Amino acid sequence: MPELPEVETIVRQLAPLVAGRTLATVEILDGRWSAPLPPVALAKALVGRRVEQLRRRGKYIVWEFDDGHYLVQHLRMTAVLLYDPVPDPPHVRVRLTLSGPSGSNARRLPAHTVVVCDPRRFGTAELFDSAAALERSFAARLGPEPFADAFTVAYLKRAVRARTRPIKAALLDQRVVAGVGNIYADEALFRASVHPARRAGQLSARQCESLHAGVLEALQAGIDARGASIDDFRHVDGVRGSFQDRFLVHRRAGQPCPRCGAAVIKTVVAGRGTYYCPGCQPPPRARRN
DNA sequence: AGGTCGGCCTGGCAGC
DNA sequence: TGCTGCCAGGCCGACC
Repeated sequence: MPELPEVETIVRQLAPLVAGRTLATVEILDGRWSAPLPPVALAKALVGRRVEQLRRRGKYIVWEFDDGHYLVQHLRMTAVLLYDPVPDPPHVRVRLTLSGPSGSNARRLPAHTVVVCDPRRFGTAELFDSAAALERSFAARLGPEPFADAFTVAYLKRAVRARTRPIKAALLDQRVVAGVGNIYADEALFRASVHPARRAGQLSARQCESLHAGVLEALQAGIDARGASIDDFRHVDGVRGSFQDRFLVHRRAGQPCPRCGAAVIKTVVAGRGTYYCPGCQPPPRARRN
């Protein structure tokens, strides 16, 4: 499940490998990837374009091209981006070949390949023809970047104010803060000692501060560990991330809480598998059952 | 309008 | 052993 740290890891690795290179061929083998745009239309728009830069916004990968077009890619659940994979991996949905920097000796430089592998075919891509169109789209669906100045404690308090849904549902809402998914929501709530099912609007000022810090700490720990590879996620060279070995509560049902030793509980909140420590994250109301 | 839920999709695994 | 069926979940659209 690529979330902000996983996408950040991919972009940091891939950006220097593709920046300045030109898309020589674009093969879109799965029509769902570019839908509703037909694969041939997207391929035609991309071939011959030089990659200006690769960057991340939330969980999206943004390919910026020399003609002012932008390809916005989302890995969803299971997609990975591999650079020059050997041998050819399974579930290839898209294959891009990149030639050297445009110039007199471009042909002498070896071509490289970037492939999108996606067993479940949830991954998507969308083409934008201007920076303004791209920003409009992001503004409609994404809140602030967690590490940007706009994501403050005051902002978080305002974003959850008077909301009745569980705080975990709010963290998973990309319009509240961009890039947090199921893993990092659990880890952030544990760090903040906040129960995932607590109503968002019922958090105290102190808890909002802790949660703000918890989100940043969990995401930074994930980036430092180069992402979590529970099953599908891989680096662009096929190597696994290591954050799955450092989870504090996520996917640790029955194992001891690293802080108090109580057994971690698995439950469902906002329709998602959710892990928390009953000792450190007391439920909203004292319940006896 | 805020909140919840089902659909998308398939590999992997529990259970019979 | 082999088969069935269910779960995982980011995001979006349908619905209440």
